[in-house]
Amino acid sequence: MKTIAAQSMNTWTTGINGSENSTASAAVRAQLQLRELILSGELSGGMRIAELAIVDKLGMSRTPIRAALMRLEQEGLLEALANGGYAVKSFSESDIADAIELRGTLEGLLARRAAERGAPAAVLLEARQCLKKIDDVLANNALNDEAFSSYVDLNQRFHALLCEMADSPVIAHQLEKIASLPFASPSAFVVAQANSPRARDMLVVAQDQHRQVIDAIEQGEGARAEAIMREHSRLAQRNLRHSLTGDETGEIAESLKVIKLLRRRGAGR
Amino acid sequence: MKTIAAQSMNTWTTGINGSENSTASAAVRAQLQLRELILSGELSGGMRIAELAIVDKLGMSRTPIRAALMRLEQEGLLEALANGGYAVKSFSESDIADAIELRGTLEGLLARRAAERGAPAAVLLEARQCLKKIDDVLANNALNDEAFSSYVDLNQRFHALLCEMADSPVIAHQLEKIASLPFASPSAFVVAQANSPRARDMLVVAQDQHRQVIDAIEQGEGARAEAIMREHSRLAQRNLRHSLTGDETGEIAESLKVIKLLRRRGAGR
DNA sequence: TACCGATAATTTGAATACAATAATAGGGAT
DNA sequence: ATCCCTATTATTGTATTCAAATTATCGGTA
Repeated sequence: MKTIAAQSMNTWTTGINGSENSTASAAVRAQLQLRELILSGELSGGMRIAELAIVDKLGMSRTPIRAALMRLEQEGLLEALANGGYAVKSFSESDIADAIELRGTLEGLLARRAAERGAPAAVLLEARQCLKKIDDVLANNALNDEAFSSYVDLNQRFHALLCEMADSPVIAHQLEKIASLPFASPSAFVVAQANSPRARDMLVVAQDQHRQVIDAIEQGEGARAEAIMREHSRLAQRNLRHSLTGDETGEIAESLKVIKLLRRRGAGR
Repeated sequence: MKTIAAQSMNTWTTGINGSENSTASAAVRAQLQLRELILSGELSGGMRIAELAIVDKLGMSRTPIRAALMRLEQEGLLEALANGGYAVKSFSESDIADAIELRGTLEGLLARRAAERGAPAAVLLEARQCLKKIDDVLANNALNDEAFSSYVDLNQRFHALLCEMADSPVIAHQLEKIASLPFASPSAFVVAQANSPRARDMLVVAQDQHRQVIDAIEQGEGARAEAIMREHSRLAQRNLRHSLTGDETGEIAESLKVIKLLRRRGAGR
């Protein structure tokens, strides 16, 4: 009877390009387009956002734009200024690392609870099937773009299933909010490595961790499950550093939109 | 130069009664008053909130009320309904337990990081002074209401200092958001025990944990610091159960406004 | 030239008017 | 009597207008 609105779902993971949302409300469209503008770097870090400028750019009235700005602030992409208005937030490298560690910690908590309290057999089965599909994707020695794309989808799905196993709406909700930061998502830095020869190896390691955590959950080994998920997030950390140093590709992965959010010369901390 | 707006601060912990906020903006006043209405039970769980009804009740236009509703939804006190509008959220006992565990996990993460990377000496000193003040409050064998009130303040301060030690804006921000749920706050269930003869003992135990975690941080014992903070949150869990069963006071602590949010007969999970 | 003050312009916050959509009630037909 | 269709009502989403406050600019003075 009581259904939750679409507002709460992660809007930025759905679809590659946030175009043709002509059906959605103006406020949601504004949110998507603004996020796109931020992630594309058109609205760069520290920049103040004036509502009227956005009105011109997006062609709608201030009301839905104000709503979108408020949402993006809650999301963490904007910060509210003292005397009204917003500014695009920028993140230091350690901010991003912290966000990833945070996600790892929460996923660890979820995994431990799933292990301790037992996960529904149906969800475990689904997770096993998900793992199988990832195996299929990784079967080829050379992965093309579609393979990476499928991996991202399946990875996302696996992490969602993990959430479901713990059966804790409160924790799940918080995790969703954390993972809504574009660089904290489980597969944020997967694509960045698509050109690296060792890219597949990373995914193989990640997949092994996936398998082991399900195993731990089934065995009721809470501490192990938690440790695995924490370690799993370290993989994302490594991918992040890898993307930033660009030691293999020779250049920093500019393909990653997330990079635009990064505050270089991070004297911040 | 760039200062953060007051919007992001925890508005509900400031002051006992959210009255005389005549200086704040209408949106913030609406937020405070609405929260008060929810916590007082006047807007009870599951109830749908119509904007116009609130307009009548609070005597301001829909615009600031919409903003307040949006904020309260993000805060977790309301949920957005599918076809527009909001409903007051209600929480099962396990939801509350989860929120407390979540806070404990995050504070554990903070403590571990503080231990591993070292906390600023100045903050450690402040924490020690804070501990001393709590000792002073607990010096008397019988605690009056003011003593409890001071304890709550100092406790809040201690947890804030812990946050500062870890020096991670991202994690701190998320922790703030979690602790904004009225039952997830570090000292949410302290007051409930004020009438219990064993009330002081609880605080003595908590204070010992405070001392030990600072000790662990100073010694660089990350795992220990983390474990202590997790265990520290179990104390809140016990207080919660204690408040609900009312085994000593003979009745459930109705003084706790938080109780109004509770969904009795929680077939929810 | 640098600094201070006043005025103008820009910008956000709030209120209201308007439009579109969902809920409801009522009437008619089967 | 029940079910379905329609019309009305209520409620949210959007646009616009108004007010207040902050910022920028220009002029004057030390």
